[in-house]
Amino acid sequence: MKTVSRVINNDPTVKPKNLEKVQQAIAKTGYRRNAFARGLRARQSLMIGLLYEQAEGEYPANILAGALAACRERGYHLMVEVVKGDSMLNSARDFLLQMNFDGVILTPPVCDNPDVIGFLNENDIRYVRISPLNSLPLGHEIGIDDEQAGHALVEHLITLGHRKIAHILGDEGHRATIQRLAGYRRAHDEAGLSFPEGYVVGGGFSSEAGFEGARKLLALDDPPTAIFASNDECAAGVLACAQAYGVRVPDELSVVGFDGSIIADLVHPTLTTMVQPTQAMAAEAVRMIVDARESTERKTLPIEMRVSKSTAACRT
Amino acid sequence: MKTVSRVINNDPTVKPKNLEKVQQAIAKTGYRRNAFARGLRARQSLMIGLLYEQAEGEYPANILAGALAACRERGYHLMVEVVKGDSMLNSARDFLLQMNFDGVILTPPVCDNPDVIGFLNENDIRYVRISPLNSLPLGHEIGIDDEQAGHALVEHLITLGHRKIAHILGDEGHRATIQRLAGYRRAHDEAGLSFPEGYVVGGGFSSEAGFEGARKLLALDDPPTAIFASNDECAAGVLACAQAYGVRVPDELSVVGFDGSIIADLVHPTLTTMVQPTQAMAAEAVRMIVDARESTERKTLPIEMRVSKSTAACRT
DNA sequence: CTGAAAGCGCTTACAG
DNA sequence: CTGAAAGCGCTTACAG
Repeated sequence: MKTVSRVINNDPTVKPKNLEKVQQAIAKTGYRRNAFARGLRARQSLMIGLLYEQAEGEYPANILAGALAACRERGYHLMVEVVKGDSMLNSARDFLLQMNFDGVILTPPVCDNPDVIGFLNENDIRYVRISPLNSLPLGHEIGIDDEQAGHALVEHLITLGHRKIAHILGDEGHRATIQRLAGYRRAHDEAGLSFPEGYVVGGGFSSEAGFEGARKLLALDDPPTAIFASNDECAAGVLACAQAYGVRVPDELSVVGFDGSIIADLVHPTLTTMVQPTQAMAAEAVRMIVDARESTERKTLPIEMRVSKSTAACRT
Repeated sequence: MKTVSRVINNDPTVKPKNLEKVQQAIAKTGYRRNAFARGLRARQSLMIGLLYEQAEGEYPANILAGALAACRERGYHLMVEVVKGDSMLNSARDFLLQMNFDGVILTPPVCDNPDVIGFLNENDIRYVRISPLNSLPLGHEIGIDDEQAGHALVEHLITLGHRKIAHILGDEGHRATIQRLAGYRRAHDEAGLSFPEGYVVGGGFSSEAGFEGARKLLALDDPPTAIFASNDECAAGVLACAQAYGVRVPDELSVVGFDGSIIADLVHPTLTTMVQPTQAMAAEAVRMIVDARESTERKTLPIEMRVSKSTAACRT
């Protein structure tokens, strides 16, 4: 009785009686459809590929967790692969041609590799780019509004009475770096505030960059009363520097981070930060692949500020 | 010419001339073997399953990274799945029966679920348990020697002149918790030192537990000069507590963590810690699955102490 | 509404 | 050393 296939695939044209009989037999024998046979014959593989350049760290882990949860709900499976080296494409090609994924999720910086994108377009493989540097005409994209986020953080500091707010930039060339700075600028403009050139210092997304940036800022003749760090790690470096130089946070200096990472709650004082919905982004990517109606979809996910103990009213 | 299969599979009985011809054709057309067809027909699937209960966090991310790197070297692919709920087995069964993995990697606490282990044994699926609570007669196991690690950390503190060393325990019921305590005890015994009952406090693997534990310890009539925290997060909580109570680290209090996690370098002062070879453990698990000669293999990986700024010579 | 046949792209014995 | 056939376990049209 090869009606079994129909039952498994929820074919509505099966007599209720037979349906029940088959379902019972399945339950009894513990039968599970072989994914390889199905993947070979059917159009859909029920598999999604997740491409990283680097799998270590909190960000990739959250992407993974979000994607896994979303796959689970839909009966999809997730295969992860690291692509790197001088040619990301060579590294990815094997993976992509061997499995016929229903779609792949590209995390930064893989999502910005033109070779990989071109290959996916040519081979008509569906993909979602997470937090890409630039928007492209084809393919799905998911991100947050970094400009708005930067604006909100600085606005929070202004509301607390701060007038001397500095910014430590993120890694060069990142869209997030440029946009967060733009938000910083707009918040100043809207409040009718200006800031000296020396208040925006180069840095990066690391605690070392934060330490070094804070060192420069605190050594200024007219030091800031608040620092908007590029991200939470950077902010942790700012805290370490403040402590090393005897500057009390938040009494003498307010600090804000970005990302809402675990470390924001582990440092002392705990950081005010902008929570990125990393897991939600990955879940949304899965949804786009599975449900995709259009061939190109862009989505900006909402962010949320988490106010904690590293920011306080300005006392000077 | 169906010699192609032989070429791909490195069959030595192929004429060099034909071999070359086929290889060139492959290079030219960009042909890749279909993984589903292969998986369906062949004994090996070239796929390894990785089972988590939770995918968020640094530990799972490191497991993933280590496993991916090892898979990559061997042409294997990794499929990740979250199993949870009241019955882990129900959650895992689908996954395990649908794909015929060459083996699965079980992370804590999945590796300690008797139902899952029993199922794997029954269905003759190869598996490796990472840092299991207890050793079992069947299956592969990988871990570290927590007793030795705890011993080494406490010995380090004793060498620095500390005589009043406290310990904040990890989560209850964990083998690591029990063994690290045993190491703490042995180091005291060997040095001819004793410690009051109040020096070993309940806690857990969280920064909250560290804060709370430190609060109790610092409030003692005869407070310790050094604290061995259950792990780095716990140690971060200890640092936060010390700072809150105005106890300077390491001048007045030395603190050691465990794990060698990122946060050890983000807190201030940076933590002396015991580096767990998490990625190496996962890589070793892949190796065991792929190369496995025996059906049961146990391996204990070496650990390494990383001395940093949270420990100093005792000044009292 | 259900069954029998063909075929997805490989590998595995078996002939030659 | 190489080719032709069978079959892995499904799904997809096509008959009935």
